[in-house]
Amino acid sequence: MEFTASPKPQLSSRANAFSIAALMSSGGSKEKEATENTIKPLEQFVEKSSCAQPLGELTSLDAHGEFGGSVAGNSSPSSSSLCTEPLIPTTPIIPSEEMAKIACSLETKELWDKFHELGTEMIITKSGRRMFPTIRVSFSGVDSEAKYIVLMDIVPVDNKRYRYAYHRSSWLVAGKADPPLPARLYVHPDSPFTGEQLLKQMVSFEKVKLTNNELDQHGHIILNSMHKYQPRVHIIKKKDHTASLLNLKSEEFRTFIFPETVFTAVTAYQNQLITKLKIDSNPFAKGFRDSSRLTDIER
Amino acid sequence: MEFTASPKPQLSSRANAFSIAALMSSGGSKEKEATENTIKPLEQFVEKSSCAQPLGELTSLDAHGEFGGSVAGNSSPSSSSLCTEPLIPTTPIIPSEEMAKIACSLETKELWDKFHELGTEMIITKSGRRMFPTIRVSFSGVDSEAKYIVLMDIVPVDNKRYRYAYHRSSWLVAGKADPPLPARLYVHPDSPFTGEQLLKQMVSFEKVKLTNNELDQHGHIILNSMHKYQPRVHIIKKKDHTASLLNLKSEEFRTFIFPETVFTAVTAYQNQLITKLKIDSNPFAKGFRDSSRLTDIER
DNA sequence: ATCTTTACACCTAGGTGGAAAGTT
DNA sequence: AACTTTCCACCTAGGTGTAAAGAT
Repeated sequence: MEFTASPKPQLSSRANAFSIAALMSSGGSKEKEATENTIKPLEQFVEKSSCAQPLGELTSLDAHGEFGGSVAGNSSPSSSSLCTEPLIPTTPIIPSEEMAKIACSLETKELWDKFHELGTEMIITKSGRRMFPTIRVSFSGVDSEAKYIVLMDIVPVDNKRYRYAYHRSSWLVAGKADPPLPARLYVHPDSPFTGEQLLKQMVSFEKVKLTNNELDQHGHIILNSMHKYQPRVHIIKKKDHTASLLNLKSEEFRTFIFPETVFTAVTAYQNQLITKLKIDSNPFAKGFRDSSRLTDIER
Repeated sequence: MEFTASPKPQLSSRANAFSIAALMSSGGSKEKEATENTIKPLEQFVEKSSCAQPLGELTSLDAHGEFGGSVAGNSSPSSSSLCTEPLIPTTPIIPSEEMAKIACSLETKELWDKFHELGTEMIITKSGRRMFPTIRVSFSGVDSEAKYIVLMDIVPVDNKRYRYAYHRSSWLVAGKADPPLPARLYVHPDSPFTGEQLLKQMVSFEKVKLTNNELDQHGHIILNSMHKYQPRVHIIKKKDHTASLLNLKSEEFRTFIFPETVFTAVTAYQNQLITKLKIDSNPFAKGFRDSSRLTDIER
């Protein structure tokens, strides 16, 4: 007589996010290895929004890796990383005067920096694993009366596959990247936001999950293990009521990246220092903390 | 070095629901005891949408209790209670042809019926307590292309205060109702819904919380203990982008009630049979189940 | 050899009614 | 006497890394 199941599925914002993401799924690149998926409007825009300033590691084959590594905010003195210069589009898109005012800062920069120094790793599993640290951003310069969609995706940093050399505790290039996977967009479940909301409160992507399951049906972001990735945050201004992600041409958007959030996807942690930092900073991993490191006061 | 706190508060749909609810708060009645709160547009509409068919218990003083008890769906043969006839407005509001097509059914009718037979009680606490059973509804007849706001409120059934006579296991009238409390609307956090979403999936109000704290700052629904209440579900069609709950006149709405969801608010359960049914049917109360009632198979 | 998967103990986070103490 | 409040053990639900087993 326990009542938990129900004849109709629960209507959740997750379901909405998933259905949009599923609709928008497309090949991760436009190379010859591109999958059979059709390129949809937003995906086209997102692809074009990558930065024209190449990293040293870039190859001409790499459709995804055209990121600027020198994004503003790396040396921000405050507790958050301010990213006022988003990706410069390959096909230049000049943001409107209004959208150009928008700035986006990373709220958890100190923690990301600690991981970045060691070489951030993120676990990916078949059922999906959360990111830690979480991407948390706040916006300024938005129109408090307007409505915005905030979303995130994760794109390859280069065209390489890596392996970890335990004996020297460092990452080595292990060859060319595996074929790209269906690119998925994670639309923040609280979207659309009013500008007023965005000015008051930060946006947390804590619920986004990463998977290595190419056939994932949950809308999780699909990644290749042992590859390097860059998360990106996008904001789109809704110009009118009918405008959706499916006819993005009628809307304006901007893309922000935070280089300190680059990570390598793994199915098991490689660098023991990363494991230790995760255990010490993620509340859910408290059970693995070394109690011998307790201070006298804590003891 | 544990990272859970953050400089800016998390932007959650709860916060949104609360701010709207707070804005809409108003006196629970228009009697002389009415609070200092101003009557806002939606609240006016909602008040007017009560049913013109009086219950036997009604008094002329009772601005809230004008409900029809004979709502369609009580004798529904299916697993859910179909409520095609919502409250008849005191000031008649003829729904548009389009809105008139909308039907709303209660998904958890069997369980509600079990409680209703015994006399449903709901715990209210200072910090807020969930309802059990949960109000879960599904809609039909909505326009799949339109957008809708779905919300719920809880109104007094009569102008009485009750007490429970333990020696005869029944409720007695204990006098006139206490002064009405600020009426709050619980806007479903996934609002606005597309009609398509509403046709596919049910809407669950599992997160709504009830409190007896008149000064509650969390947006919970405030009730008087030992009073009888009727939950209501409202659906509003968004006519245009700018239309919000604050200028409801430009929108259309309908109200649905399910008489089997009437309950008495209590700070501790009165009827032991209600306690037993809660323990047996609410998964969170599993710890109180009598293991002596296990069957041979379960044992 | 080098990854990947699975079951698991150990957490966080928070929803239950009970029992005892508090209030009016 | 008739409620109300507080703290608690016991749950659900689900996020951690581990270790052993599995896969290629």
